[in-house]
Amino acid sequence: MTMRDIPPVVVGRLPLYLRTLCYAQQEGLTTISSHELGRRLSISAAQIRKDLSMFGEFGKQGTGYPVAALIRQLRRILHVDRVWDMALVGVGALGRALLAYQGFAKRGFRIALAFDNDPHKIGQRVGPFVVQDVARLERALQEADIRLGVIATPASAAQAIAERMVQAGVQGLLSYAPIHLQLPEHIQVEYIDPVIYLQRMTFYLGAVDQGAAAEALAEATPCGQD
Amino acid sequence: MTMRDIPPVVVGRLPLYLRTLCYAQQEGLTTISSHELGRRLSISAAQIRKDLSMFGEFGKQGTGYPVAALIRQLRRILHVDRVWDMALVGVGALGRALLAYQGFAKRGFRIALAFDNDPHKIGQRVGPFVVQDVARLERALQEADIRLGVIATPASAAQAIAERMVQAGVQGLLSYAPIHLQLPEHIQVEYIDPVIYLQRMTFYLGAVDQGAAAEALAEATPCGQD
DNA sequence: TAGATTGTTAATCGATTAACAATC
DNA sequence: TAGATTGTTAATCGATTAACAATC
Repeated sequence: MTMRDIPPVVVGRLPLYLRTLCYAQQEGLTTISSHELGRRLSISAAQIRKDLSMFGEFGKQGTGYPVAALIRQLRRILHVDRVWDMALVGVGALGRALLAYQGFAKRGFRIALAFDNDPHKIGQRVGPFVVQDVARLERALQEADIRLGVIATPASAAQAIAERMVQAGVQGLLSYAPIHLQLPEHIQVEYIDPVIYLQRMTFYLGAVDQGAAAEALAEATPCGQD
Repeated sequence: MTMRDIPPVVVGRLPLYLRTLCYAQQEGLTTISSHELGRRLSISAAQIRKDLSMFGEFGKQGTGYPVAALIRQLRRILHVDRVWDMALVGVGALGRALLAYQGFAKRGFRIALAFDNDPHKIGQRVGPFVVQDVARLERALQEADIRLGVIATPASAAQAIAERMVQAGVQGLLSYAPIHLQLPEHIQVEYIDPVIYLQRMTFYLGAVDQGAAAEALAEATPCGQD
Protein backbone atom coordinates (compact mmCIF):
# COMPACT_ATOMS: atom_id res chain seq x y z
CA MET A 1 0.00 0.00 0.00
CA THR A 2 0.86 3.68 -0.36
CA MET A 3 2.53 2.55 -3.55
CA ARG A 4 3.60 5.01 -6.19
CA ASP A 5 1.72 3.20 -8.95
CA ILE A 6 -1.65 4.58 -7.93
CA PRO A 7 -3.38 6.35 -10.84
CA PRO A 8 -2.93 10.11 -10.43
CA VAL A 9 -6.66 10.63 -10.84
CA VAL A 10 -7.21 8.48 -7.75
CA VAL A 11 -4.61 10.41 -5.77
CA GLY A 12 -6.43 13.56 -6.83
CA ARG A 13 -9.63 12.40 -5.16
CA LEU A 14 -8.16 11.26 -1.87
CA PRO A 15 -7.89 14.79 -0.42
CA LEU A 16 -11.54 15.35 -1.29
CA TYR A 17 -12.49 12.21 0.60
CA LEU A 18 -10.45 13.34 3.57
CA ARG A 19 -11.98 16.80 3.61
CA THR A 20 -15.50 15.41 3.38
CA LEU A 21 -14.87 12.81 6.06
CA CYS A 22 -13.69 15.58 8.37
CA TYR A 23 -16.95 17.45 7.91
CA ALA A 24 -18.88 14.23 8.51
CA GLN A 25 -16.95 13.68 11.71
CA GLN A 26 -17.73 17.21 12.88
CA GLU A 27 -21.40 16.43 12.30
CA GLY A 28 -21.05 13.48 14.64
CA LEU A 29 -21.09 10.62 12.13
CA THR A 30 -18.99 7.67 13.25
CA THR A 31 -19.67 5.62 10.15
CA ILE A 32 -20.30 6.52 6.52
CA SER A 33 -21.23 4.52 3.42
CA SER A 34 -19.60 4.93 0.03
CA HIS A 35 -23.00 6.04 -1.17
CA GLU A 36 -23.27 8.87 1.36
CA LEU A 37 -19.67 9.98 0.81
CA GLY A 38 -20.33 9.95 -2.92
CA ARG A 39 -23.51 11.94 -2.54
CA ARG A 40 -21.62 14.67 -0.69
CA LEU A 41 -19.01 14.88 -3.47
CA SER A 42 -21.05 14.06 -6.58
CA ILE A 43 -18.90 11.00 -7.13
CA SER A 44 -20.25 7.47 -7.67
CA ALA A 45 -20.20 5.05 -4.76
CA ALA A 46 -18.47 2.45 -6.92
CA GLN A 47 -15.65 4.82 -7.65
CA ILE A 48 -15.09 5.62 -4.01
CA ARG A 49 -15.01 1.95 -3.06
CA LYS A 50 -12.61 1.19 -5.89
CA ASP A 51 -10.32 4.08 -4.98
CA LEU A 52 -10.17 3.18 -1.31
CA SER A 53 -9.70 -0.52 -2.02
CA MET A 54 -6.36 0.29 -3.64
CA PHE A 55 -4.98 1.05 -0.19
CA GLY A 56 -6.63 -1.58 1.95
CA GLU A 57 -9.94 -2.87 3.24
CA PHE A 58 -11.24 -0.08 5.40
CA GLY A 59 -14.98 -0.74 5.31
CA LYS A 60 -17.37 -3.24 6.77
CA GLN A 61 -20.24 -4.81 4.84
CA GLY A 62 -23.61 -3.62 6.03
CA THR A 63 -22.33 -0.56 7.88
CA GLY A 64 -19.82 1.27 5.70
CA TYR A 65 -16.55 2.94 6.67
CA PRO A 66 -15.57 3.99 10.20
CA VAL A 67 -15.08 7.76 9.88
CA ALA A 68 -12.29 8.32 12.40
CA ALA A 69 -10.23 5.34 11.24
CA LEU A 70 -10.59 6.24 7.58
CA ILE A 71 -9.50 9.80 8.31
CA ARG A 72 -6.41 8.41 10.04
CA GLN A 73 -5.67 6.14 7.10
CA LEU A 74 -6.07 8.88 4.51
CA ARG A 75 -3.88 11.25 6.48
CA ARG A 76 -1.22 8.58 6.63
CA ILE A 77 -1.55 7.78 2.91
CA LEU A 78 -1.39 11.47 1.94
CA HIS A 79 1.42 12.10 4.43
CA VAL A 80 -0.51 14.75 6.26
CA ASP A 81 -0.18 12.95 9.58
CA ARG A 82 2.47 15.59 10.20
CA VAL A 83 2.84 19.32 9.58
CA TRP A 84 4.52 20.48 6.36
CA ASP A 85 6.47 23.70 6.47
CA MET A 86 6.22 25.81 3.33
CA ALA A 87 8.05 28.80 1.92
CA LEU A 88 6.07 31.58 0.27
CA VAL A 89 7.62 33.82 -2.37
CA GLY A 90 5.79 37.01 -3.30
CA VAL A 91 4.16 39.10 -0.60
CA GLY A 92 1.64 41.04 -2.68
CA ALA A 93 -2.09 41.09 -2.07
CA LEU A 94 -2.37 37.36 -2.74
CA GLY A 95 0.70 36.51 -0.68
CA ARG A 96 -0.71 38.44 2.27
CA ALA A 97 -4.01 36.59 1.96
CA LEU A 98 -2.14 33.29 2.00
CA LEU A 99 -0.12 34.37 5.04
CA ALA A 100 -3.37 35.18 6.82
CA TYR A 101 -5.17 32.00 5.78
CA GLN A 102 -5.97 29.85 8.78
CA GLY A 103 -6.99 26.88 6.65
CA PHE A 104 -3.41 25.70 6.09
CA ALA A 105 -2.54 25.03 9.70
CA LYS A 106 -5.81 23.21 10.30
CA ARG A 107 -5.08 20.71 7.54
CA GLY A 108 -1.40 19.94 7.87
CA PHE A 109 0.46 22.90 6.37
CA ARG A 110 2.25 25.96 7.71
CA ILE A 111 3.93 28.83 5.96
CA ALA A 112 7.28 29.07 7.73
CA LEU A 113 9.05 31.66 5.60
CA ALA A 114 7.94 34.54 3.36
CA PHE A 115 10.13 36.22 0.74
CA ASP A 116 9.93 39.24 -1.51
CA ASN A 117 12.38 41.25 -3.60
CA ASP A 118 10.85 44.67 -2.87
CA PRO A 119 13.12 46.65 -0.49
CA HIS A 120 10.02 48.33 0.94
CA LYS A 121 8.58 44.97 1.93
CA ILE A 122 11.74 43.26 3.17
CA GLY A 123 11.84 43.41 6.95
CA GLN A 124 8.17 44.33 7.13
CA ARG A 125 5.99 42.44 9.60
CA VAL A 126 2.93 40.67 8.15
CA GLY A 127 1.08 39.08 11.03
CA PRO A 128 3.64 36.83 12.73
CA PHE A 129 5.94 36.89 9.70
CA VAL A 130 8.88 39.07 8.81
CA VAL A 131 9.34 39.36 5.05
CA GLN A 132 12.76 38.00 4.07
CA ASP A 133 14.96 39.19 1.23
CA VAL A 134 14.52 36.75 -1.66
CA ALA A 135 18.29 36.97 -2.10
CA ARG A 136 18.47 34.76 0.99
CA LEU A 137 16.06 32.21 -0.50
CA GLU A 138 18.45 29.30 -1.03
CA ARG A 139 20.21 29.61 2.30
CA ALA A 140 17.02 30.06 4.31
CA LEU A 141 15.27 27.13 2.62
CA GLN A 142 18.16 24.80 3.24
CA GLU A 143 18.52 25.88 6.86
CA ALA A 144 14.84 25.27 7.51
CA ASP A 145 14.77 22.07 5.43
CA ILE A 146 11.77 23.26 3.44
CA ARG A 147 10.33 20.86 0.88
CA LEU A 148 7.22 22.76 -0.26
CA GLY A 149 7.07 26.14 -1.95
CA VAL A 150 4.25 28.51 -2.77
CA ILE A 151 4.74 30.96 -5.63
CA ALA A 152 2.69 34.16 -5.51
CA THR A 153 4.93 36.31 -7.68
CA PRO A 154 4.11 37.88 -11.05
CA ALA A 155 4.27 35.38 -13.91
CA SER A 156 7.44 37.02 -15.17
CA ALA A 157 9.35 36.02 -12.02
CA ALA A 158 7.86 32.56 -11.46
CA GLN A 159 10.16 30.38 -13.56
CA ALA A 160 13.36 31.75 -12.05
CA ILE A 161 11.99 31.53 -8.52
CA ALA A 162 10.81 27.98 -9.12
CA GLU A 163 14.26 26.94 -10.35
CA ARG A 164 15.92 28.49 -7.34
CA MET A 165 13.57 26.77 -4.94
CA VAL A 166 14.15 23.42 -6.62
CA GLN A 167 17.89 24.08 -6.45
CA ALA A 168 17.46 24.63 -2.72
CA GLY A 169 15.78 21.27 -2.26
CA VAL A 170 12.09 22.03 -2.71
CA GLN A 171 10.23 19.03 -4.11
CA GLY A 172 6.71 20.37 -4.48
CA LEU A 173 5.47 23.72 -5.75
CA LEU A 174 2.05 25.33 -5.61
CA SER A 175 2.08 28.15 -8.12
CA TYR A 176 -0.44 30.96 -8.36
CA ALA A 177 1.48 32.52 -11.26
CA PRO A 178 -0.45 32.15 -14.54
CA ILE A 179 2.30 30.35 -16.42
CA HIS A 180 3.37 26.74 -16.97
CA LEU A 181 6.68 26.01 -15.25
CA GLN A 182 9.45 23.98 -16.87
CA LEU A 183 10.94 21.85 -14.11
CA PRO A 184 12.54 18.42 -13.66
CA GLU A 185 10.07 15.56 -13.87
CA HIS A 186 10.48 14.49 -10.28
CA ILE A 187 9.24 17.85 -9.01
CA GLN A 188 5.56 17.97 -8.07
CA VAL A 189 3.80 21.08 -9.36
CA GLU A 190 0.22 22.23 -8.97
CA TYR A 191 -1.26 25.38 -10.44
CA ILE A 192 -3.98 27.77 -9.37
CA ASP A 193 -4.96 30.30 -12.03
CA PRO A 194 -8.52 31.45 -11.41
CA VAL A 195 -8.92 32.75 -14.96
CA ILE A 196 -8.38 29.24 -16.32
CA TYR A 197 -11.32 28.04 -14.23
CA LEU A 198 -13.49 30.97 -15.27
CA GLN A 199 -12.80 30.33 -18.94
CA ARG A 200 -13.71 26.67 -18.53
CA MET A 201 -17.10 27.84 -17.31
CA THR A 202 -17.74 30.54 -19.91
CA PHE A 203 -17.28 27.94 -22.63
CA TYR A 204 -20.57 26.48 -21.45
CA LEU A 205 -22.33 29.77 -20.73
CA GLY A 206 -22.25 31.02 -24.29
CA ALA A 207 -24.82 33.38 -25.72
CA VAL A 208 -25.49 36.66 -23.97
CA ASP A 209 -27.77 39.58 -24.59
CA GLN A 210 -25.92 41.81 -26.97
CA GLY A 211 -26.36 44.95 -24.88
CA ALA A 212 -23.95 43.70 -22.26
CA ALA A 213 -21.71 42.07 -24.83
CA ALA A 214 -21.41 45.22 -26.90
CA GLU A 215 -20.40 47.20 -23.84
CA ALA A 216 -16.87 45.90 -24.01
CA LEU A 217 -16.06 44.01 -27.15
CA ALA A 218 -13.42 41.70 -28.54
CA GLU A 219 -10.46 43.99 -28.97
CA ALA A 220 -11.20 45.71 -25.67
CA THR A 221 -9.74 42.65 -23.95
CA PRO A 222 -6.01 42.59 -24.52
CA CYS A 223 -3.99 39.44 -24.24
CA GLY A 224 -1.72 40.86 -21.53
CA GLN A 225 -1.02 38.54 -18.64
CA ASP A 226 1.06 40.38 -16.20
CA MET B 1 -18.47 24.00 -33.94
CA THR B 2 -18.53 25.35 -30.40
CA MET B 3 -20.77 22.37 -29.77
CA ARG B 4 -21.66 21.29 -26.31
CA ASP B 5 -20.53 17.71 -26.94
CA ILE B 6 -16.85 18.51 -26.60
CA PRO B 7 -15.19 16.30 -23.96
CA PRO B 8 -14.80 18.31 -20.74
CA VAL B 9 -11.13 17.40 -20.59
CA VAL B 10 -10.64 19.13 -23.94
CA VAL B 11 -12.51 22.23 -22.77
CA GLY B 12 -10.24 22.21 -19.75
CA ARG B 13 -7.14 22.56 -21.91
CA LEU B 14 -8.38 25.32 -24.21
CA PRO B 15 -7.74 28.12 -21.69
CA LEU B 16 -4.18 26.83 -21.29
CA TYR B 17 -3.66 27.00 -25.03
CA LEU B 18 -5.04 30.53 -25.09
CA ARG B 19 -2.83 31.70 -22.23
CA THR B 20 0.27 30.18 -23.80
CA LEU B 21 -0.52 31.62 -27.22
CA CYS B 22 -0.80 35.06 -25.65
CA TYR B 23 2.69 34.74 -24.19
CA ALA B 24 3.98 33.55 -27.57
CA GLN B 25 2.39 36.56 -29.23
CA GLN B 26 4.02 38.89 -26.71
CA GLU B 27 7.35 37.32 -27.62
CA GLY B 28 6.72 38.24 -31.23
CA LEU B 29 5.83 34.83 -32.66
CA THR B 30 3.33 35.02 -35.49
CA THR B 31 3.16 31.28 -36.03
CA ILE B 32 3.50 28.29 -33.70
CA SER B 33 3.60 24.53 -34.22
CA SER B 34 1.67 22.02 -32.14
CA HIS B 35 5.04 20.72 -31.06
CA GLU B 36 6.21 24.08 -29.71
CA LEU B 37 2.87 24.79 -28.02
CA GLY B 38 3.02 21.35 -26.48
CA ARG B 39 6.57 21.85 -25.29
CA ARG B 40 5.53 24.99 -23.45
CA LEU B 41 2.68 23.17 -21.71
CA SER B 42 4.09 19.65 -21.28
CA ILE B 43 1.31 18.33 -23.50
CA SER B 44 1.83 16.11 -26.55
CA ALA B 45 1.65 17.72 -29.98
CA ALA B 46 -0.83 15.07 -31.11
CA GLN B 47 -3.19 15.99 -28.31
CA ILE B 48 -3.10 19.66 -29.15
CA ARG B 49 -3.80 19.02 -32.82
CA LYS B 50 -6.65 16.68 -31.92
CA ASP B 51 -8.16 19.13 -29.46
CA LEU B 52 -8.04 22.06 -31.88
CA SER B 53 -9.33 19.99 -34.78
CA MET B 54 -12.62 19.56 -32.92
CA PHE B 55 -13.37 23.22 -33.60
CA GLY B 56 -12.02 23.68 -37.11
CA GLU B 57 -8.90 23.63 -39.23
CA PHE B 58 -6.79 26.43 -37.89
CA GLY B 59 -3.30 25.32 -38.91
CA LYS B 60 -1.32 25.07 -42.09
CA GLN B 61 0.91 22.14 -42.98
CA GLY B 62 4.55 22.99 -42.88
CA THR B 63 4.17 26.18 -40.85
CA GLY B 64 1.85 25.51 -37.92
CA TYR B 65 -0.85 27.72 -36.44
CA PRO B 66 -1.12 31.49 -36.96
CA VAL B 67 -0.88 32.85 -33.42
CA ALA B 68 -3.14 35.90 -33.68
CA ALA B 69 -5.89 34.07 -35.54
CA LEU B 70 -5.84 31.11 -33.17
CA ILE B 71 -6.07 33.46 -30.20
CA ARG B 72 -9.13 35.06 -31.79
CA GLN B 73 -10.69 31.66 -32.42
CA LEU B 74 -10.07 30.41 -28.88
CA ARG B 75 -11.46 33.58 -27.38
CA ARG B 76 -14.56 33.15 -29.48
CA ILE B 77 -14.88 29.46 -28.57
CA LEU B 78 -14.41 30.16 -24.85
CA HIS B 79 -16.69 33.20 -25.04
CA VAL B 80 -14.03 35.52 -23.75
CA ASP B 81 -14.29 37.80 -26.77
CA ARG B 82 -16.25 39.97 -24.37
CA VAL B 83 -15.92 41.06 -20.74
CA TRP B 84 -17.72 39.02 -18.09
CA ASP B 85 -18.93 40.84 -15.01
CA MET B 86 -18.67 38.88 -11.78
CA ALA B 87 -20.03 39.25 -8.26
CA LEU B 88 -17.76 38.52 -5.31
CA VAL B 89 -19.14 37.43 -1.96
CA GLY B 90 -16.83 37.56 1.05
CA VAL B 91 -14.47 40.48 1.50
CA GLY B 92 -11.92 38.92 3.81
CA ALA B 93 -8.20 38.74 3.10
CA LEU B 94 -8.77 36.54 0.06
CA GLY B 95 -11.65 38.64 -1.23
CA ARG B 96 -9.51 41.76 -1.01
CA ALA B 97 -6.73 40.07 -2.92
CA LEU B 98 -9.21 39.11 -5.63
CA LEU B 99 -10.57 42.66 -5.76
CA ALA B 100 -7.01 43.93 -6.25
CA TYR B 101 -6.05 41.31 -8.84
CA GLN B 102 -5.33 42.93 -12.20
CA GLY B 103 -5.22 39.60 -14.00
CA PHE B 104 -9.00 39.32 -14.33
CA ALA B 105 -9.51 42.44 -16.44
CA LYS B 106 -6.65 41.53 -18.74
CA ARG B 107 -8.20 38.20 -19.63
CA GLY B 108 -11.90 38.94 -19.96
CA PHE B 109 -13.28 39.21 -16.44
CA ARG B 110 -14.23 42.02 -14.09
CA ILE B 111 -15.50 41.99 -10.55
CA ALA B 112 -18.47 44.35 -10.71
CA LEU B 113 -19.94 43.90 -7.24
CA ALA B 114 -18.55 42.88 -3.83
CA PHE B 115 -20.68 41.70 -0.91
CA ASP B 116 -20.15 40.91 2.75
CA ASN B 117 -22.37 40.40 5.77
CA ASP B 118 -20.12 42.15 8.29
CA PRO B 119 -21.61 45.53 9.28
CA HIS B 120 -18.07 46.86 9.74
CA LYS B 121 -17.23 46.08 6.13
CA ILE B 122 -20.49 47.12 4.48
CA GLY B 123 -20.08 50.56 2.93
CA GLN B 124 -16.30 50.35 3.20
CA ARG B 125 -14.27 51.30 0.14
CA VAL B 126 -11.84 48.66 -1.16
CA GLY B 127 -10.01 50.16 -4.10
CA PRO B 128 -12.71 51.26 -6.52
CA PHE B 129 -15.33 49.08 -4.83
CA VAL B 130 -17.86 49.79 -2.11
CA VAL B 131 -18.71 46.67 -0.13
CA GLN B 132 -22.44 45.94 -0.45
CA ASP B 133 -24.69 44.36 2.14
CA VAL B 134 -25.13 40.70 1.20
CA ALA B 135 -28.80 41.17 2.07
CA ARG B 136 -29.06 43.03 -1.22
CA LEU B 137 -27.41 40.18 -3.14
CA GLU B 138 -30.38 38.99 -5.20
CA ARG B 139 -31.61 42.42 -6.16
CA ALA B 140 -28.16 43.75 -7.09
CA LEU B 141 -27.28 40.68 -9.14
CA GLN B 142 -30.48 40.84 -11.11
CA GLU B 143 -30.14 44.58 -11.72
CA ALA B 144 -26.60 44.14 -13.01
CA ASP B 145 -27.47 40.96 -14.93
CA ILE B 146 -24.57 39.07 -13.38
CA ARG B 147 -24.00 35.51 -14.55
CA LEU B 148 -20.73 34.64 -12.77
CA GLY B 149 -20.13 34.51 -9.04
CA VAL B 150 -16.99 34.18 -6.92
CA ILE B 151 -17.35 32.76 -3.42
CA ALA B 152 -14.70 33.79 -0.91
CA THR B 153 -16.71 33.21 2.26
CA PRO B 154 -16.02 30.71 5.03
CA ALA B 155 -17.05 27.16 4.10
CA SER B 156 -19.95 27.38 6.51
CA ALA B 157 -21.61 30.15 4.48
CA ALA B 158 -20.80 28.91 0.99
CA GLN B 159 -23.75 26.60 0.28
CA ALA B 160 -26.38 29.19 1.23
CA ILE B 161 -24.64 31.95 -0.71
CA ALA B 162 -24.30 29.70 -3.74
CA GLU B 163 -28.01 28.88 -3.67
CA ARG B 164 -28.93 32.53 -3.42
CA MET B 165 -26.68 33.47 -6.31
CA VAL B 166 -28.15 30.71 -8.46
CA GLN B 167 -31.61 31.90 -7.47
CA ALA B 168 -30.61 35.36 -8.70
CA GLY B 169 -29.60 34.01 -12.10
CA VAL B 170 -25.92 33.17 -11.69
CA GLN B 171 -24.91 30.28 -13.97
CA GLY B 172 -21.28 29.81 -13.07
CA LEU B 173 -19.54 29.81 -9.69
CA LEU B 174 -15.89 29.90 -8.77
CA SER B 175 -15.67 28.84 -5.15
CA TYR B 176 -12.68 29.29 -2.87
CA ALA B 177 -14.60 27.75 0.03
CA PRO B 178 -13.22 24.30 0.92
CA ILE B 179 -16.50 22.46 0.51
CA HIS B 180 -18.35 20.70 -2.30
CA LEU B 181 -21.49 22.60 -3.28
CA GLN B 182 -24.79 20.88 -4.01
CA LEU B 183 -26.33 22.76 -6.94
CA PRO B 184 -28.53 22.05 -9.98
CA GLU B 185 -26.73 20.19 -12.75
CA HIS B 186 -26.89 23.01 -15.24
CA ILE B 187 -24.82 25.28 -12.98
CA GLN B 188 -21.12 25.39 -13.76
CA VAL B 189 -18.94 25.17 -10.65
CA GLU B 190 -15.18 25.26 -10.27
CA TYR B 191 -13.28 24.96 -7.00
CA ILE B 192 -10.03 26.35 -5.72
CA ASP B 193 -8.90 24.83 -2.41
CA PRO B 194 -5.13 25.14 -2.11
CA VAL B 195 -4.92 22.44 0.55
CA ILE B 196 -6.34 19.89 -1.88
CA TYR B 197 -3.47 20.64 -4.25
CA LEU B 198 -0.91 20.49 -1.47
CA GLN B 199 -2.17 17.12 -0.32
CA ARG B 200 -1.98 15.76 -3.87
CA MET B 201 1.70 16.64 -3.80
CA THR B 202 2.55 15.33 -0.35
CA PHE B 203 1.22 11.93 -1.38
CA TYR B 204 4.28 11.69 -3.62
CA LEU B 205 6.74 13.35 -1.24
CA GLY B 206 6.49 10.72 1.43
CA ALA B 207 9.26 9.91 3.85
CA VAL B 208 10.78 12.69 5.91
CA ASP B 209 13.49 12.86 8.52
CA GLN B 210 11.86 12.08 11.80
CA GLY B 211 13.18 15.17 13.57
CA ALA B 212 10.91 17.44 11.61
CA ALA B 213 8.10 14.93 11.61
CA ALA B 214 8.19 14.46 15.35
CA GLU B 215 8.01 18.19 15.88
CA ALA B 216 4.30 18.23 15.20
CA LEU B 217 2.74 14.82 15.04
CA ALA B 218 -0.47 13.21 13.92
CA GLU B 219 -2.91 14.36 16.55
CA ALA B 220 -1.45 17.86 16.52
CA THR B 221 -3.25 18.40 13.23
CA PRO B 222 -6.93 18.61 13.92
CA CYS B 223 -9.53 17.95 11.27
CA GLY B 224 -11.09 21.39 11.62
CA GLN B 225 -11.88 23.15 8.39
CA ASP B 226 -13.20 26.50 9.21
C1' DT C 1 11.94 20.45 -54.56
C1' DA C 2 12.70 18.99 -49.67
C1' DG C 3 11.48 19.61 -45.08
C1' DA C 4 8.04 20.49 -41.91
C1' DT C 5 3.71 20.12 -40.00
C1' DT C 6 -1.20 19.51 -40.10
C1' DG C 7 -5.68 16.77 -39.57
C1' DT C 8 -7.27 12.25 -38.93
C1' DT C 9 -7.46 7.34 -38.33
C1' DA C 10 -6.67 3.20 -35.84
C1' DA C 11 -4.57 1.23 -31.94
C1' DT C 12 -3.49 1.57 -27.28
C1' DC C 13 -4.12 2.81 -22.89
C1' DG C 14 -6.62 4.09 -18.78
C1' DA C 15 -10.78 5.21 -16.04
C1' DT C 16 -15.57 4.49 -14.81
C1' DT C 17 -19.56 1.82 -14.11
C1' DA C 18 -22.52 -2.10 -13.36
C1' DA C 19 -23.20 -6.12 -11.09
C1' DC C 20 -22.85 -9.44 -7.53
C1' DA C 21 -20.96 -12.79 -4.23
C1' DA C 22 -19.44 -12.28 0.36
C1' DT C 23 -20.55 -10.87 4.81
C1' DC C 24 -21.55 -7.70 8.55
C1' DT D 1 -32.77 -13.62 9.80
C1' DA D 2 -33.19 -9.65 6.45
C1' DG D 3 -31.29 -5.53 4.84
C1' DA D 4 -27.37 -3.05 3.80
C1' DT D 5 -22.97 -2.43 2.09
C1' DT D 6 -18.34 -3.74 0.95
C1' DG D 7 -14.50 -5.33 -2.28
C1' DT D 8 -13.80 -6.96 -6.76
C1' DT D 9 -14.52 -8.52 -11.41
C1' DA D 10 -15.80 -7.86 -16.08
C1' DA D 11 -17.77 -4.77 -19.29
C1' DT D 12 -18.15 -0.29 -20.92
C1' DC D 13 -16.72 3.97 -21.86
C1' DG D 14 -13.51 7.65 -22.88
C1' DA D 15 -8.87 9.70 -23.65
C1' DT D 16 -4.22 9.52 -25.45
C1' DT D 17 -0.80 8.20 -28.64
C1' DA D 18 1.37 6.66 -32.83
C1' DA D 19 1.49 6.87 -37.49
C1' DC D 20 0.93 8.73 -41.95
C1' DA D 21 -1.18 10.65 -46.14
C1' DA D 22 -1.95 15.23 -47.52
C1' DT D 23 -0.02 19.56 -48.39
C1' DC D 24 2.05 23.97 -47.38
